[in-house]
Amino acid sequence: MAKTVSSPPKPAERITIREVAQDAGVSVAAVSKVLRDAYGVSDALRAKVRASMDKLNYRPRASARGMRGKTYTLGLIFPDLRNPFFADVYAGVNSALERTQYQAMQGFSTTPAALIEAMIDRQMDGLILIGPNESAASLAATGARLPLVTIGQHDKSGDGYDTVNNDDQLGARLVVRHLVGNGFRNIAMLSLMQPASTVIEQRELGYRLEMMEQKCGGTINIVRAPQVVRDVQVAVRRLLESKERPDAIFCWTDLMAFEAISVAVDLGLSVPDDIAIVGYDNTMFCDFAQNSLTSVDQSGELLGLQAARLVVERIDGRSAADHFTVPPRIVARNSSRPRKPI
Amino acid sequence: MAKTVSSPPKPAERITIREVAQDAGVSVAAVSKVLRDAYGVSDALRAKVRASMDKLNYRPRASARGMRGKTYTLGLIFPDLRNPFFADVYAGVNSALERTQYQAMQGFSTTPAALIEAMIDRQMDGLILIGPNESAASLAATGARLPLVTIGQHDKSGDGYDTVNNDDQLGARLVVRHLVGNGFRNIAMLSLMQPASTVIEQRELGYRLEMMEQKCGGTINIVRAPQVVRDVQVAVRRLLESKERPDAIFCWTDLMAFEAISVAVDLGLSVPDDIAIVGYDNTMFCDFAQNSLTSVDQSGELLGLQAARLVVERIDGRSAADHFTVPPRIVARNSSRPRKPI
DNA sequence: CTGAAAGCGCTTACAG
DNA sequence: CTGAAAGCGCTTACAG
Repeated sequence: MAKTVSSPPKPAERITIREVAQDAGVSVAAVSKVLRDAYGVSDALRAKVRASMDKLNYRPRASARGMRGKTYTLGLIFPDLRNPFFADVYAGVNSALERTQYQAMQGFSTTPAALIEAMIDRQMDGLILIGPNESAASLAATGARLPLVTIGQHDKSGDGYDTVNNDDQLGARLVVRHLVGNGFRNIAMLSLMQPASTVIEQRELGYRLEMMEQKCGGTINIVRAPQVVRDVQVAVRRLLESKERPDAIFCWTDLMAFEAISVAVDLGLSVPDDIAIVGYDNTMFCDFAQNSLTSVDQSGELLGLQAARLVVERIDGRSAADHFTVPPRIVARNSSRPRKPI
Repeated sequence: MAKTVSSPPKPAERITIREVAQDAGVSVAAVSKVLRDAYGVSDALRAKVRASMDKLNYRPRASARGMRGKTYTLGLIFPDLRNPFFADVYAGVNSALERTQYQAMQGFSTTPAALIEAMIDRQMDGLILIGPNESAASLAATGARLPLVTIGQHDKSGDGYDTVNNDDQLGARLVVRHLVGNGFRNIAMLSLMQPASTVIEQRELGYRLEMMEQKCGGTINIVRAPQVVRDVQVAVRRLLESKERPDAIFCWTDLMAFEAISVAVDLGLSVPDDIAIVGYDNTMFCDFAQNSLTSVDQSGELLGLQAARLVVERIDGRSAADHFTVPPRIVARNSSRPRKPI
């Protein structure tokens, strides 16, 4: 390898608004206005400035803009990077932002509170939190500091931030209805062990209510496991080896459902003839024949799209809270098909 | 919903360096130096300033810092969000940055070139590109503008940026050796259809060379498919339905391998008794019993960790290129175990 | 070791 | 509709 010691990259001598102004023969204020599509510039001036910007290949610096105005950057915070569902959400956010000056940047951290601070330090114009663990009060406090939209958080008590949700209660009901319709009655729910999540509340509530309505109240059984491979396996194994083994397990996410299938296969059980499995998120892995997993589609892309729309509205001045709900949809596959009659 | 029209979030009246200076009874320059751990401040002054910063809960604003110095923000660009392998890389980057002031922000776009510009507009201190499609010349041009490290890009001809790589040629060789050792000889490779990737070159080369060395040169067969579910399925189906069906398929990624297993299952074939399958990345899904996929571990976390280390070194002034290579490791599972003797 | 002053590249009232 | 000037919160020479 040649060891040419070149000087480290320079701060890139970029074109500034001043040079554009000079080239166009106008003031810097005029250029700034064109840049922000602000009110009060003539078409002629705008055209002149645009021409100079193109000619000089001008690009505004976000830090400088951030000093007085906006950075045109939105922060995205996911709880888990391994779940492909979040890629759908991100895609939706991006498609909403496509024709705007905004850019979404995603951060990940094991300490979300610190990450929110880091985002604020970097003057994100707005924040989209997916599946936040924070309390409504804590979210309201964040919402008072910058435009905030949550995805997967059902507490709409405050006016300080917007929410976008899948109707989780209905989602759980659809699963129970589907399973009962296919002949399963002893349906266990493998839920998530996590403090204070309104999504968990809603989904468990939907499960309970629908089990009652379907006259399956006697076999209501909720088991909670943390999002950790080992713990999920232990929980599933316990369910599958119990005296009164359930007919079916409704799992928190597709990821957990794949683990459940794995444990069942390891135990020599057949899905769905010995045990039916249903997931949540309808990720692309559900389609693979070795999984063929029935799942609830919560339209991740639509959730992301709406969240981005709402956060931009907030940035533009809306102060009353807005809430958007997406209806869930069950996608039936082999993992829960009716059992072969004996 | 109550429609209390509160004013939109204010720009958050934050504590500035000036107020810290006043509280500590020193100049703003002194505070700035403490902030950057810069040379030339007495312990006494540093302690005073630290105390005031803590007391006032001071946090520096990245935009203001960026105006003159660094933003303490690193850009991460992934080619694909659905592949859980990238979560490992991200985890490695984060763990390298844990005790520093740097924060990694991940962007995703279908137009990587535009995303790089957006990152530069936002004055990222450095960039980590994972699996870039850009040419070495184009990367060198970017490396001249800001500190740059690539992951998964074997062209080390330039001095303008650092590279971190898994030894992909060796990885492919390990797969062929493993399969031949388990009795498979007609081994096809399902590679990626994409213009100009040195990773593809290296992996295909390793496959070819090792097939020759193992006296399997006669059955060398490389099929390329784009990273699209439908195309992968068609390619696999064609392989599995061909007159001279291979014994084994070495797939580009675990994702493609899972699709291959899916097609095999759909065709009523047994893995590995009819067809062995091997993947690449050793993602967590490989462990599930329904996949039980043999795969090459390329230590995503280590790749991310090293990349972060190198980019920070570049930011700190290193100008000679550095290159880091991680040895691959094959993890054998059911999908390629020796066939039952007939 | 410490500090006063200039300036980074924008946006924002404000005056014309 | 247009522009001159102030200022956002830091860092960077430079002087003491």
